[in-house]
Amino acid sequence: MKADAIVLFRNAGLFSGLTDAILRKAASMAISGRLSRGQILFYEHERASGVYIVSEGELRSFRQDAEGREQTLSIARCGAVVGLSALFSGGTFFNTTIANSAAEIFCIEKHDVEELCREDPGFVRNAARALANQVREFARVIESLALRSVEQRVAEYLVLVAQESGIENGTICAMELPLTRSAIASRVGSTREVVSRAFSHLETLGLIQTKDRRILAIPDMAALGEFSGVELSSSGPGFQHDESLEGDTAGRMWLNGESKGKRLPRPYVAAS
Amino acid sequence: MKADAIVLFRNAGLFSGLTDAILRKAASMAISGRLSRGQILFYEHERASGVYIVSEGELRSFRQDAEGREQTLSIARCGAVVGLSALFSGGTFFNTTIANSAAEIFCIEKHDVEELCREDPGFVRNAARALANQVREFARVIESLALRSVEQRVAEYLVLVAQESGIENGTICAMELPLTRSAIASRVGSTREVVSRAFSHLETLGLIQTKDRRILAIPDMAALGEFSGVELSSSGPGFQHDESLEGDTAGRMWLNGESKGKRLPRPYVAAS
DNA sequence: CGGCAAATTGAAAAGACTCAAAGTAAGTGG
DNA sequence: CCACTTACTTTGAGTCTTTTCAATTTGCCG
Repeated sequence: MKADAIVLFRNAGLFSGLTDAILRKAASMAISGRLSRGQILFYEHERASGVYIVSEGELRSFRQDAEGREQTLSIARCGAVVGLSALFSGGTFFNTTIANSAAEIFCIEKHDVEELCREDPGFVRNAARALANQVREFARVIESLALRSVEQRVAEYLVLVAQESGIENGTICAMELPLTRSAIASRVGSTREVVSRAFSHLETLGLIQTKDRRILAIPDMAALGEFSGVELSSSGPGFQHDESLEGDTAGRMWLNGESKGKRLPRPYVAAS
Repeated sequence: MKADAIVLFRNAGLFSGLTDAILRKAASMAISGRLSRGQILFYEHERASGVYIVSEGELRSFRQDAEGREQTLSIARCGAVVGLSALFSGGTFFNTTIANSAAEIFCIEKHDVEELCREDPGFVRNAARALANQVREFARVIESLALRSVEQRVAEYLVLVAQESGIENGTICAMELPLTRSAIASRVGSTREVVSRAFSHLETLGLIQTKDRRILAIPDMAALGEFSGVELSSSGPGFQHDESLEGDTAGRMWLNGESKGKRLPRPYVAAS
């Protein structure tokens, strides 16, 4: 039983690089549990009693408005942590999370997490990393929602899924969609029908080919990516800072605000 | 010069609760700098060379799409940290940040931050807290963008500003808007004109009264808050978990997923 | 085959964006 | 003090996107 937890934790981001001693300790603290599909792990506003590490299956965190429309914030699979931010900020969950499938999870209760923090700075550091990743991810979502159309967001989502579970065959990439249209809508911030239409339109544009509702092929990933409006990850040529500049002292970094070979219009500045 | 930094750091969330020794050490590492209004501190994708603590003035972090439309992610004022998540995740900034006004800031370089992390677990813990706060805040933004109309988001913004800088007088609350319509638009994810219309409409609804463009009064905060669709903070009666249940062992917390006296429709579940 | 959930499609309406034209406010320099 | 510039705001009209509602259709599973 605890052996399970050790194996899991060894590959979980939250524990990466930590000593076996701590790993074992964490595993001994962990309370294992199962969720059936559709079961809710916790509700928004609830007092956070601990963090959860996903062992099997899939959890989905989301927010819901008064009419019941929902926006999913994140998906957690094997090795991922859920509910971490609540422990470090405010102590109440700020989303509802539900099991997307039957799932197995481990819970580490709040005071045990605190114990781990006290014991091993590396653990806190990993927690910080996990949180930073979430911040980054959320920033992406915010940009998408604010700046892109539904069709673009659907395209973005498809590229994402293709990257993590598609099978490439030359330039073409085949994939199976794990989500229903409704669920996709909840991810990209729209509605069933609009997502459905987005699929149709993407197909008429030749950017995707749907076999079945759940099976589709992307003839040209680059094209779809470009359509989605997402800048291709990890920067093209001549983008990043000159590394050699790094490491010298003093306030150099903000002496030259404007330069930089960018073609973007200048940003707003708040009035005095 | 370094004295400045100590005074600032003592009240900054990133250093709260830390020993004077660490505080002094951090202050001695800090590089002070000034930004003029409109100057850019760093660009998205740039290699993160350190974190910044705001001493004076206001910084704004945002993302921009290809056409130059921008979405602001956060505002940082005195005592706030900027660029923290980049250090803990990936090492490159994931937004651009600009000075909204003339500003004074302190930079702690990457290797110095690492040094502080190694030296004091409390520092890492504070960093984690700061990141968790940002996660929470971003979740709010995502919900707003996905689930609410522009008018509601404007209302939400007004309530926010009123809470932090409005002056109440009985039930009525007067306030000065620090931002132009364009800047508000960038915050709530819309455009000048639409925000302008939102103000007009809110006024015809009697939810706000504008004196000048920058001065307005909210006759009834509760009404405006309700209009915005944001659940009133910190939960009404009978909402939170029964505290007395907390602290007992075992996997009780996920044995009863469904219960909970909620009136919301049941969430989607991804297909098998 | 019947029943059910998911998906699609059409049509109408609402919401949001864009462009263009005016209006307002504050500051500058004569 | 006034004309003038500049930046910000408002408003109207047209268009496009997105949502919503309703009606089918599809595919699956018992």
